[in-house]
Amino acid sequence: MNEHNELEERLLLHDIKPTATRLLVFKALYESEDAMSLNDLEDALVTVDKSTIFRSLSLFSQQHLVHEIDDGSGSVKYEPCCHDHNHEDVSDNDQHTHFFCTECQHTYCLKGISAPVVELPNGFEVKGINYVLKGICPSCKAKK
Amino acid sequence: MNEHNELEERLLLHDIKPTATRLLVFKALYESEDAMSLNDLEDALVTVDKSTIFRSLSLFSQQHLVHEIDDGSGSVKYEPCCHDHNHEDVSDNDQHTHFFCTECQHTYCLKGISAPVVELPNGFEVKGINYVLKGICPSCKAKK
DNA sequence: GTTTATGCAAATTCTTTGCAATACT
DNA sequence: AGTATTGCAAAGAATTTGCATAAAC
Repeated sequence: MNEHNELEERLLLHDIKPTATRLLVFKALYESEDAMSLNDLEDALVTVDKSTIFRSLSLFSQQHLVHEIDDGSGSVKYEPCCHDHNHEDVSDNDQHTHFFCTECQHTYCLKGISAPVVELPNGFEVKGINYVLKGICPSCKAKK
Repeated sequence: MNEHNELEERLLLHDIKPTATRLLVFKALYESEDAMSLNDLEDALVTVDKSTIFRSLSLFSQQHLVHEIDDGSGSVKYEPCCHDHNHEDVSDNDQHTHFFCTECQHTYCLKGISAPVVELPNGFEVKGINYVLKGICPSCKAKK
């Protein structure tokens, strides 16, 4: 299966009609090493309008094809979910640790390190985790 | 020591001149059960201008008197730090778990549950944690 | 032909800054 | 007098929506 079909398949699995534009948006996210903001995507996809990207991302997020990360940078970032099912169980180890460098404003996806889940009091139903460590990244530390 | 003096003392410990306005802002945060956004504080303190609240919060944050929480609600929330020293070491157990209810948009501070810290690769220097679990709170769950 | 998706423009919301006036030392 | 703080206004940035056109089914 070529890449295009693979991406299309992912969208279909999440009940999203794979339009050309949506595939472009998802492809950009999928091929990016890091999570991307709406602005990042707008810069990467000059042919697609920002509102369309926004609506695609909202749909993806709602269908659990991507998840949102609040890294404290002031803009939400998006990243493909790792699994191929569209329920919202947090136990699927989908969410990993992120590191936001306060110097260079770069958000690192530490895909090997899954986000920890703490025990909550009864009655809280957890559906997602936002786990972001902030500080200085190795690269910025070396410059000082 | 009465409460006013106690609050004043906290500001002084963090090298912040305790003006009347700053004490009002910190008092509101201090007495609130939950973290508050700039808008929450503006509503609570009708006599104080939003920009002044903002500048107070920025100063508090910089001096580690309060910390910021990105709960994914779209606006940053603020909460007093638990300790009385102004360095930025994450190991002081200052940061606790937060829970954001996607139904009622309320952010719960789970003060008894400290935010977990994962091991990072060498070179990453962690100075803060943002750990927010998202889902449905007990109250909203009961309503369904 | 009806529904769905997209682009353009503009509205909203949240955050931040410039500057003049006020208060403090 | 000189510095620091505050309020008012407005700018900037990120997100979201209304509506007309275009595409898909």
